[in-house]
Amino acid sequence: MVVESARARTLSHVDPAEVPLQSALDALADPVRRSILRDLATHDDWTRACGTFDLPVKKATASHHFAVLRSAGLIEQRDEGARRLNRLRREEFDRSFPGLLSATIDRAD
Amino acid sequence: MVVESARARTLSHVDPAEVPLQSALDALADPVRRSILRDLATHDDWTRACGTFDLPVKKATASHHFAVLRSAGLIEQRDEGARRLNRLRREEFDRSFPGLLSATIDRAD
DNA sequence: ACAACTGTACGACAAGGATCGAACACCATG
DNA sequence: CATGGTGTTCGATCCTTGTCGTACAGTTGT
Repeated sequence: MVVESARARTLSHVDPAEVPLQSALDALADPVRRSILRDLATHDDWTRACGTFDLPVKKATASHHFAVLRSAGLIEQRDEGARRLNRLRREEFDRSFPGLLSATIDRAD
Repeated sequence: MVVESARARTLSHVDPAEVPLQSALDALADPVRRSILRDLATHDDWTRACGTFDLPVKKATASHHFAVLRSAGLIEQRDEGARRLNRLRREEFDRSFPGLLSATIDRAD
């Protein structure tokens, strides 16, 4: 029988339709988080674990940023062994905030 | 000879093309400032003085928000007597950040 | 069992920014 | 000129949040 691991059970994902605009903007207003999103936008889904991003912060801080992005409905995460894989929720997020993601990451800072 | 008033001389406007994305997002990430922008978007240019906005903050704070919006290239201001009139710089801002303004203010919070 | 690796949780710290009161400058009007 | 109205500037305060070290949990491989 296939059972969810205890770790995966802690992963709660929100419906982007329920995310306040304030949360979405707060999530997008950080350069490290935008860097993560741009990275995800240029790679296939589920191919990037949290540790594979080249970020200018320590892992505790990176973990915090991933949590913010998840709670803003911008990314989905899934555990694969010891690693946590990521996916950009482009379609879902675009449905709730048309044009916002593109306007924010399809462009240099 | 027509001379700029001392007060108007303090009014510096930036080129939206020179505004960093970070500044634009920081400006848009505040609910009071979004409220100002939505108000401007639904009124004719130069018809709203700073004091005519119904804001949940004191005037010193409101003044700060107008300054942030101006420095982010989102609004233009012009003095008319004792009052400072405002205009939403929609076209200019859209040229630099396509879709960002609409995605942010064409919607409830 | 043990060690190495990945990621989170928690507490602490510092920086930034939103807020306000008070003082000030400018304008208009009596 | 005096008064009232509009808006800015300056400190001070408070709160949020980005940052990190450390400790911990779960996984993988030896």
